Amino acid sequence: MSGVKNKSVNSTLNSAAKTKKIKIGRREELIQTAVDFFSENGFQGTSVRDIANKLGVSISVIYHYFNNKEELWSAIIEYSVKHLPEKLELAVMGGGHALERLRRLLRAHLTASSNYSKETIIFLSKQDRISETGELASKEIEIKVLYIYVQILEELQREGLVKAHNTKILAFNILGVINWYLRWYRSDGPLTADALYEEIITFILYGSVGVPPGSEQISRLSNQQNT
Amino acid sequence: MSGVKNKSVNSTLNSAAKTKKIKIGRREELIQTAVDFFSENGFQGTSVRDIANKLGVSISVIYHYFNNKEELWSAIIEYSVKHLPEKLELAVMGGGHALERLRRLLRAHLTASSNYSKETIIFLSKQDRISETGELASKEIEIKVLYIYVQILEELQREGLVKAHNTKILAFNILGVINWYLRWYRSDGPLTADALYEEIITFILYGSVGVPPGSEQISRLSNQQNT
DNA sequence: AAAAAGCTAGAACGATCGTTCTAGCAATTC
DNA sequence: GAATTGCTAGAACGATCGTTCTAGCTTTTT
Repeated sequence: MSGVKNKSVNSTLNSAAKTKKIKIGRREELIQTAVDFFSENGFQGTSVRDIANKLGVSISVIYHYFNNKEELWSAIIEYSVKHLPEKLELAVMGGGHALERLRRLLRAHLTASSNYSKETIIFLSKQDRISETGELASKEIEIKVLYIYVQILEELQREGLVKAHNTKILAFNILGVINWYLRWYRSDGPLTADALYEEIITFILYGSVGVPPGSEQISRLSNQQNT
Repeated sequence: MSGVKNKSVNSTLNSAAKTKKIKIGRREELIQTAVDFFSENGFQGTSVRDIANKLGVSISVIYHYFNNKEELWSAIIEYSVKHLPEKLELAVMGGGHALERLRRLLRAHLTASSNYSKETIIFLSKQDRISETGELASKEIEIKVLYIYVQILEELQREGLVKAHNTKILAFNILGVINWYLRWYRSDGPLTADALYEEIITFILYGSVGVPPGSEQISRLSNQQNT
């Protein structure tokens, strides 16, 4: 921890500082470091000193950009998971058969989670939500996402394609699969992201509608216009 | 927090203490309280004082039964999740077609997780594992469970019943569904546990083998003795 | 009844936590 | 060039953390 102390002699600092003062966004730097720590050790398992030390700066820097530790958490959710519902709604909104739209939804969800994997892990860590504000905001996002799935599933149910009785349970099951893969997937593995997505989507589609969802069959369903 | 202070006048304490000293296992009492706190606020979000205060005792009591906070965690895992692999192995070991054994496995897993829901939630909270010992023990359990699923899935794959290419991914997907339901299921809801299990198992079986797994079809498969 | 063992309260320990404050440096504005 | 603003270091705050220790109480053993 107390490694090479910066003696901060004014004259020597100038030369070194000048090269270092590229300022590629201290705020973003702080957030990114916080993401690494929060996702690895949890919000409660991370101290503001951990983040400051990692960047080799004083804790004052953190409190200059954020009012408190929790604002750091909020800032992370803000640019990442916050906009997940809109993205998912956009994915299901387009045309096509409901099965096709569900497939698009799943792919969009997997992509979004993958793009913000660490942030999503932080978001999903229920035990780390302290404040009432953060808790409410999180719940709202979760409910929105759940509702998007329930909606499309009920549409499929009306067409008789969903055998399950309870679409809400079905939606939870789907969310389980999608959210769980962040825990075990390592991008440095032999599997391409796309192959993985297909495997997961196939599992979910089989589990939801119980038929091999080939695109041919979907288009056939679309054309025959159900009564 | 500092409510009615126990003045601990010796004479008055005797009469009150005598009725209270039923001693229904302080250790178990501590563990159960720890389970409540750990599952709700996380290991790091729970202080030993929280547990002691909840029971209205001194923190010395905790340190009399446990050497440190983490031993409390270990004790929880010990009686609950620790024996999960054995239970699951027992479930798949019996006779019957592989599909039937998978179904038994799923039911056993759901039952075990449900019986120790809070403990399982604690176990699944990755960010709370601090010590190297606990981390290794947890990993071992996880791997064992995963392997049990991979084994039965590969058996099904050899029979051509599993369409998925990667049984490991498939196993992870299944684990996602099973572990996720602890997050949203509330036993005080309108759903019976048994109906819920069937819904989840159906989803997984559809997702795994893609056919409605009625018991009639399974027995037919068993009888015709595959080449 | 005496001795040993089990259990508990309460104070105290150093360490670390989130947060605040002051003061000085660097960059920008005027 | 002076004044203002933006940024940072470092010390310090009270609170709380996990843990230890002492001493006294209760129960069991002898």
